[in-house]
Amino acid sequence: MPTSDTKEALLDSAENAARRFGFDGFSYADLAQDVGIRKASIHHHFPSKAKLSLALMERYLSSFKDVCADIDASYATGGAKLTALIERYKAGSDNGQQLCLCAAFSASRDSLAPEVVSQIIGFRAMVSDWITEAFEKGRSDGSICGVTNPSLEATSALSLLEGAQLAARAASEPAAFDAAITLLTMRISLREPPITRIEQP
Amino acid sequence: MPTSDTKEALLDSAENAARRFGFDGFSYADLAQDVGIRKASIHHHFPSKAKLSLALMERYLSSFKDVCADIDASYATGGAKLTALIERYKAGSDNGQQLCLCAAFSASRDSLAPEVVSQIIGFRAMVSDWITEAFEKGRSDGSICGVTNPSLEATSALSLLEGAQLAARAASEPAAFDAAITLLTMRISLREPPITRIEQP
DNA sequence: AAAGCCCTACCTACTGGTAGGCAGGCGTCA
DNA sequence: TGACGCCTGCCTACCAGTAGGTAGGGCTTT
Repeated sequence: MPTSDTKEALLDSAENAARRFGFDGFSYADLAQDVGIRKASIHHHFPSKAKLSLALMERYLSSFKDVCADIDASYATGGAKLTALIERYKAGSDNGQQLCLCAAFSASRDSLAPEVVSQIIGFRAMVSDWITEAFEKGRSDGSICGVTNPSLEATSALSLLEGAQLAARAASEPAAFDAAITLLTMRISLREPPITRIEQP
Repeated sequence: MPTSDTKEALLDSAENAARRFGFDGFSYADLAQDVGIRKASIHHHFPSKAKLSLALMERYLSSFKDVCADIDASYATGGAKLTALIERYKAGSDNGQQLCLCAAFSASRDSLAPEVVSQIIGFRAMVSDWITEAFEKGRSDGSICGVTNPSLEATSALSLLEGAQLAARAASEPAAFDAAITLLTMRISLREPPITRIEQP
């Protein structure tokens, strides 16, 4: 049983709205209508929009860590891990309707509380580190070709993924995401199949 | 003499604000204070915010075409052209304080007038085509290595550039831009120096 | 005279946020 | 068992401030 159904519903609605419209693009009134409570009642759960955005990033970071851990547990090779992450970003793009929360918040950085900005930076660092490991593994197991500097490759890949989401969003065209990342995916060898995928409940 | 000093000043201010805060992040009141006229007077030049954003993208597209033409006139090799464009995107990032207007508008797509969305798509297509040509030239003159599919490379490069701006913006760290694009720049051979750079007035 | 430009004054709708109240569930203590 | 106080969760009503936009007047330039 979650802490509070309403609180979780508010976070869901807010995350959705933030990733679609940006931080300045949604209001408490929108959330209220979406969740089905009155606008003022939101303040009972989140006293300010800054606190809401903070909780949003906290949840997003922790759930993304889970995703990474899940990928690590499900796939063996660096290439398979990276492929799984790319798939995750593609799904997160939701056919060009959304951005990664990190990208959405980065764009409206100057409207955010300083703590949230720190969280964004932390999020990027976490994902970047994870991708670095994937590249290192991919280099040693041969599943990613042409790896010279894993850390740089990771930084570049992360920017590419967010840029690809941006491109897909502009055109409402999921194919734009695929096109942007093709060069990256082509470097991943599919010789070694992933180990059994753990089913999600 | 420009059409109108005030009109141009409004566009300057609006472009700056849009690239810093996004479409939903600035208001007529902000522009009025910045330019030094009253809020209502803006409507004399731009009857609605939608019209303003339209004019903004029009000017941005045309000025970016000029930039591309200027680069074409100033640099010979594909690698030099691409380098110049990258420099342009880096300058446009303004030490992580701004985004390309196209990227900023892409993020807040759902708040925009449909015509503006079309302009964004057109802008991306234009830049993508230009980069494609640069890659083709770079392949034939040997100034960019490893080029297999210029069109795909261009799509990828554009997403990378916008993603790099996003990364630099999140951290207010210009070095993040450089890190993200290093892999791309490393592919550009500097054997052939650019021809004489035409001075801007 | 007309057009261009900017003004004051005002509008409605909405922003995030506050004040205070009320219903119901919980444990505690008589 | 029942009364008490407290907490959670939501409500209505309201606040000051701001959003984009309108109406109409006046000065200046052509």
